[in-house]
Order: sequence, then structure tokens, then C-alpha cells
Amino acid sequence: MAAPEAELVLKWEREQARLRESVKEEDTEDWQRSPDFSGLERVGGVDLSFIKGDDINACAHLVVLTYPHMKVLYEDCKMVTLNTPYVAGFLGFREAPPLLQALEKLKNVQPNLMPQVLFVDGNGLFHYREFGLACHLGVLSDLPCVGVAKNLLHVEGVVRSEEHQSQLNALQKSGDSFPLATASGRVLGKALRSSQSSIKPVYVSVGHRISLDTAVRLTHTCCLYRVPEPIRQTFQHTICDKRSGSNDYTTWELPTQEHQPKYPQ
DNA sequence: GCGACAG
DNA sequence: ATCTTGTCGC
Repeated sequence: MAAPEAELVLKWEREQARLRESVKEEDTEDWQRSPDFSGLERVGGVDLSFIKGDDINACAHLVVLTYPHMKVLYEDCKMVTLNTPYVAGFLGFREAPPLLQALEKLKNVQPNLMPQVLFVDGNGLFHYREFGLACHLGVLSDLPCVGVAKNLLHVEGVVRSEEHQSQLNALQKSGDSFPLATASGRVLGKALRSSQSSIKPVYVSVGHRISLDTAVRLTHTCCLYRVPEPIRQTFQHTICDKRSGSNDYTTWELPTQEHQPKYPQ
């Protein structure tokens, strides 16, 4: 993929700065204040999936699950063609448009199934300019959004240093977390140990209309495995025939004991 | 200066 | 993002 033109990058930066002003980083919903999230009934997840040698054609996924039981209420997968290359820091311009279309479609066909919060595969405020994909989707859809990244983005001095590694080692049990603070002291996200069975954390940050602590708490309650169920279900429902062979989860042993799903049946 | 850098 | 097998353990 050719390097993005400097002019385009400048345009993108201006757009991110403009949209950044609309991000709400506080709880705006009643259920977010509730200790057990009572009132929350539907959680969504979005993601794009690709096949090996092709980075312009992708499958745009949207799933909606019940809360807290994580049962599938709605799933949609559509092949799309992307216009922009992947550039770290500008994921929103590449992935937000098709994902917004999926939300628009849901609004038209099953408005009653619109999720009350959306999990996004990528960062929110934990971003070079505090405007990752989760913020991008949040502002443009005005849906509460949580950013969950599986890998660490190097933001303002937050890197995989020995300090970071020792903080990770201190995450002993599921639900443990530590803040991701910039050199200036601003907390842009949290590293969360989301399941007992995985040492590797997920990086949670605010997308829109939710506080960081609520986002982390909610993410934890949606994790049966490392990746929050709404996002993980999106992988499972990939229609692009990627679920043959041993990757079919039905051939895997179900978690036992402390690995037990939080909400059986 | 070069490289690192969500998906 | 995606490629890619088995293997060891709870």
C-alpha cells in the first residue's frame, strides 16, 4: 500500500480534531450508573474481517447480543470495498463508513434491536489525537461506544517498556486493570485482564457516551474469553467460510470451573 | 535520522 | 488484518 499523501493526512487530522469536540467521555445512560447494569438489554459488536491477500475487500460484521446472557439477537455480514489504506491513527476513515452502513441497515429493518452500547475492535480515546475508531463511530452514530484493542498502540510515551511489562505481570486475576497514562498524566485508557485464562490484556478506552471506569467494568462482564463476546461473536459469524476445520469452536472443549462462562443459559 | 504504530 | 499445527494443561 502506497504511503498516504501528506495532504490527505492533514485533512484527516483536521477532521479528527473537529469530531473530537463532540466526544462525550461521561456516562449518559441510566444503566451505566447501575451496579449490575440493570436496564441494559442489548450489546453490539462491530468488526471488519479480511482474507489473506486482499486488503481492500472485507466483510463488515455487526452483531447484537442480549445482556447479560450473550445470546444472539441479530447478526449481519456484508462484503464491502474499502477506499482508504490502513494507516495507524486513521482507522476510522477506513472502517467507520461500512460499519455505519450496517448500523443504518439495522435501524431500517429492526430498529427495536438497536444496541444500547457498541463494542468496537480498536481504540477510542487511547489514540494519538484522542480520536480512535471507537470515538469515530460513537460520534457519527451517537451510540455509546467502547474501544477494545487487542494490541498496544504506542501513544504519547505508552509503550511496551519494562515498566509496562511489570504492570502487566501484576494483573493477577480477571478484572484487574491499570491505567494507561500519558507523560502529561492524562489517563486515556486501561489495560484489563479480561479473563482468567489469558495473560494478555485488552486495552479499553472510551469511545463515546460512557466513562472509562464504566467501560472497563462493562467490558469485564461481557468477557467469557479474552475478547468481549460481542466482538468475538463477530469472528464466529464470519460467513466468508473461515470457520472450517479445527477453528470451529464446536471442536474445542468448553471452559471448565473458573473458566466457566459468567452467564450460562 | 530511523523505527515503532489499533485493524 | 491474515498465514499457520500441534501440543500441553486445566
